[in-house]
Amino acid sequence: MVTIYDIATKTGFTAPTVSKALNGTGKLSEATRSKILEVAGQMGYKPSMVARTLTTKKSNLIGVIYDDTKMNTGFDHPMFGGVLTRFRSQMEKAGYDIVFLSRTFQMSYLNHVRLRSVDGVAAINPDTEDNKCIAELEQEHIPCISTNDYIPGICTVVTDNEQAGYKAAEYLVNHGHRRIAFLAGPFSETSPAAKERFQGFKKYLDEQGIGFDGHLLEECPLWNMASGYQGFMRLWERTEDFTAVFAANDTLAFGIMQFAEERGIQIPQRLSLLGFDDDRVASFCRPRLTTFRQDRDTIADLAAEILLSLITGIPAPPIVRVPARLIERESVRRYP
Amino acid sequence: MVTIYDIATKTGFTAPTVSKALNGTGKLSEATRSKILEVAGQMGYKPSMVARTLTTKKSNLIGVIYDDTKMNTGFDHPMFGGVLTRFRSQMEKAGYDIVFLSRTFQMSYLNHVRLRSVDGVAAINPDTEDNKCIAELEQEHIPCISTNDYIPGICTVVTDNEQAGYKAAEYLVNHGHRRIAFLAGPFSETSPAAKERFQGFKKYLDEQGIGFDGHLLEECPLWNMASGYQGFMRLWERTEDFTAVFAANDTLAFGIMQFAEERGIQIPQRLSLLGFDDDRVASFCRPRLTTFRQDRDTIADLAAEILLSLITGIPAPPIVRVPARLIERESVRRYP
DNA sequence: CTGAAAGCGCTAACAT
DNA sequence: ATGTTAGCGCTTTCAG
Repeated sequence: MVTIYDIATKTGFTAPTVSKALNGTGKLSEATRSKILEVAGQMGYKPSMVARTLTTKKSNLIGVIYDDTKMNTGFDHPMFGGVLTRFRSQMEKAGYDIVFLSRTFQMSYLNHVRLRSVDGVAAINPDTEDNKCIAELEQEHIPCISTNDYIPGICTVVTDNEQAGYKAAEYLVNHGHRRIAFLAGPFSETSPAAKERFQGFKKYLDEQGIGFDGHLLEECPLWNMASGYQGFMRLWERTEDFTAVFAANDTLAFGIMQFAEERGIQIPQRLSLLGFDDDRVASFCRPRLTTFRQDRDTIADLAAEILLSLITGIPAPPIVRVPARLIERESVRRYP
Repeated sequence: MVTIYDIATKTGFTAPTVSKALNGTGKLSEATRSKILEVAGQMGYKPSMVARTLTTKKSNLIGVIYDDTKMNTGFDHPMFGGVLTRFRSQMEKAGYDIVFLSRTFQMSYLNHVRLRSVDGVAAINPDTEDNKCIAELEQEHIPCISTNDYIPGICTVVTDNEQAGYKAAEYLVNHGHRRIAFLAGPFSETSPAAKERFQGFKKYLDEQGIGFDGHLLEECPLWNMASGYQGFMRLWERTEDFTAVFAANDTLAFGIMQFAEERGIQIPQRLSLLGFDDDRVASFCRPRLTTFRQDRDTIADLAAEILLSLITGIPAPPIVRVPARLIERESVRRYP
């Protein structure tokens, strides 16, 4: 491995001078600078971030928390996989590398952050139980952002779920539906997607004087298809008195579709279905699923931008909301 | 930040002694060891990997090359997203962290590896053009493995594509098909999935005396749906004289399905379709797609295991093949 | 069993 | 404009 000392002895200058030439810092004559650069080049010098980090306390490393144990879909997740892809690319443009944070060996995220001297942390898709460990980071003044969960003191960049829920109800009502069920994911304070989507949904119904019948709400304990299937079964066996159902995400909606197919419930003739996420599957299933697309790129861009600001000491707003977009396909019927 | 020196002064021992106690190395009396550990605990000591790496030259960091510009699906990739998920988890169990390697700022992978003092590299889903940059790593004796592309000198853990192609032909022939088309992805020496699947496919046909009519082969320049759509259109407009088509992956198969739907070609009544990858979509599209599932977990497990061996100096075989499994669904018709 | 000395590669602060 | 000195936090080697 060739170090700045090797360059120093070869050029006759000293290590700090070489360092300055390489980094473009300090004042050096053009002659020495170019000479050092040239020799560095031909010796195949590569800087060591490790050594630099040890002295500067800056690693240019971003820790990413991504632990999808909820859906068991790993990186192949319609929403978070997309956010991560874009977030990574933005951070790399800014000169940062991504390292995954984990909690193996009873290690906390904070330990991991310290171990690797990480400059900032992005919680892309944390486990619900991770939230305390993430809050701990904030308390230790590690720059953090979240792209899903609400964590005290940490800026969250997230879809405007309430607005989307509102628009969902509006869309269904405009299509002539009045009795609309809501199949929720787990209601959680920290991961409030399901709850907020429901609140916006109910809000519109209330505003219109239609109201929401509590019997038409069913909560699924997990965000997966089996949970959607079973949740909808409970709902359907309790009451069939509705013409449409808004599923809190597409995966739950696929569970509904499976149930509907088995029971011979026609979608959208008998039952209209509205999803959330624009999973890749949504445009392939039959009928094609009408759904909301979360703006993954914008969420990732904002998360990256804010995290970068936090690292330079600029404070962040507690929450940034990004609108979702309705993707109309074939699963909602229009009544005259 | 609390360092071993802080612990040293507090306990009255010296830094090396503290180091030994913390790491369990060297010989220390039980008394001093437990005292040091206790103080370290109550002071909230966290080791610095950066400092340790500087002296030991071991970072416990694995560089991952993942640059899906071919399918533009990022981490949400049916095959590679799954491999990465599992690979990460295996490496973490072994005490390694994952950092993504990139080539921004004209930086080569080698530069990046040196910059971060990475212990080993896994090319999960490289760009085709990356291969030279990866070969360079091998030449510099950086432990490397690949889970897709063949790179000179680097161990590749990959699906046994030829065997799968062979089984595909066998399956279709056993279902009464004789005129079978092959819709290929890009034929490439370094990323040989398409080619090997075709070779195995043709091999079975030849062995059975059925043979393969060259007119029934069409190559798609990209692994995406639009490319599959167009490739199949070229094929279909040249000849309709076949009852089944084997698509080199599911994404191409979805392009075929779209074309078939637009032209009113019934699948599987008029045209049987066999895919590859078991994309999540495959079980949701209509008809459900019969396809091969690559064994993502096994590939990731072997890749992790071999990379770990390489790091400890144990040489690796040039190639490890993992069988794929046929998933029977509804897209292949049986003829009497 | 424990300590002293040295070094990993780099940069910051100060001196010349 | 360049050099000197020192230190980041840890481990290794060798001495005691």
